[in-house]
Amino acid sequence: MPKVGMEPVRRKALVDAALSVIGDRGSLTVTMSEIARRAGVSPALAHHYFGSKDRLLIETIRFLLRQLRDDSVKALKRADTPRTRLSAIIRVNFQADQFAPETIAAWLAFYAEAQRSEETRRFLVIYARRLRSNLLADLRRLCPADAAERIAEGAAAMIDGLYIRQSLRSVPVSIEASISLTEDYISSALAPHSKED
Amino acid sequence: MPKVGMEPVRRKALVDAALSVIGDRGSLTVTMSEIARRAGVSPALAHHYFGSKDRLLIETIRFLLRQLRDDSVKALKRADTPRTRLSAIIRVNFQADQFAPETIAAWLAFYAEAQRSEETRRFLVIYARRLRSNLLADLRRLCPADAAERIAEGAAAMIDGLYIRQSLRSVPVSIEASISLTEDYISSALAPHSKED
DNA sequence: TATTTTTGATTGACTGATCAATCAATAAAA
DNA sequence: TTTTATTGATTGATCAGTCAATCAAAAATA
Repeated sequence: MPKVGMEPVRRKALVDAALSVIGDRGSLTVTMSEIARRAGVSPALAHHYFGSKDRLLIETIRFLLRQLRDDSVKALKRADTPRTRLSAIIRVNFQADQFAPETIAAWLAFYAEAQRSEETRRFLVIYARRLRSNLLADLRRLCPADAAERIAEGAAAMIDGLYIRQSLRSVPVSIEASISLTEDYISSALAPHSKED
Repeated sequence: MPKVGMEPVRRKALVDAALSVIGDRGSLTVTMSEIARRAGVSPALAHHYFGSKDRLLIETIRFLLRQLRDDSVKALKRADTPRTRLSAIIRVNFQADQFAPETIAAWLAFYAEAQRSEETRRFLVIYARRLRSNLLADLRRLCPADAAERIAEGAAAMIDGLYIRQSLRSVPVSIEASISLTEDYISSALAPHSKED
């Protein structure tokens, strides 16, 4: 079994497993054993590659963030006008895999963790800033700067809020409903600034 | 020291201590010892009165919820028109003690816990429904039913989102800014339905 | 009133379980 | 033979939860 070049394979498997266990459990209080078991290796190997549980968790959130960023970049490439770009940003945040219960549970767990871990908080702040600045860039072309800032704050908050509310599973707002609520918010906030009518 | 009638005093002290420790730590992974220490009693006594850590935690979230409900009732008593009642609901959710970092951290921790604990989730669902139905009751008097539902969803999500974002402490949106973002959302969503201009 | 009994409050010491982390050992490539 | 991958066994720490014992107020009794 021992073949050379296993490191990247194991790292990936362990991060995937961590995400999956965290998603199932809805909490970061998961054991290394459980993660390792799901990745099909021994707990000792997980320590060997990541050094500590904390490091593995940090790598996991990093992965989550990178994925969202890549999706955003991809979606923005396909949109050209400011307004369609705004729609693209919204859609990415609510796309199916982001909206899966396990993914939401994982994000939520990391938000909670951010209260304790400076590093985790830094990552979430990066996410928040990125969302904000993505929105802002296009809003600025559609309305005055101060209005753009406000609308960006509001839209970002609404996106996060819809996301969180989804985690309760009752009072379920569908993906489409979430998208359309956010779209409508932006449209009506933009309305007073639109050139015609 | 042993005097009769200590039970309610101790229960209150322990719930307060739990809230405070959870707020500081920003997590539910706090020890009974720590809670008991802050309440000035032994860990054994905490178990004596609450039976288990889970029960103490459940009572703690209950307390948080009851407080928010009482504040809401009080605020709504002082408002009479639908529009001022909406403003009152918004203000309650962003009032200073609700917006304190420890309180936000505690709410967040309970949201995460709700992924695992059915009972915790039930309480949070109650909160979500209450916010929604409070908003809905007054919105219905200002616009058609279907619009009211949408606006209530949107406003509730925005409130929750602003709340969550506050927990990151960077990208800080002040209390006043949060209130005014929510107010503006409702106003502009209501605009097309207003009787005159 | 004085004395005894009961009961609630409280704790220190302990147990059992869980878990992160370590390490020495093994096995298979290179 | 050296290096890389891998694990079983173990350790040490942390905690929730238990329990028997203590102490003092309250209630009952004399």
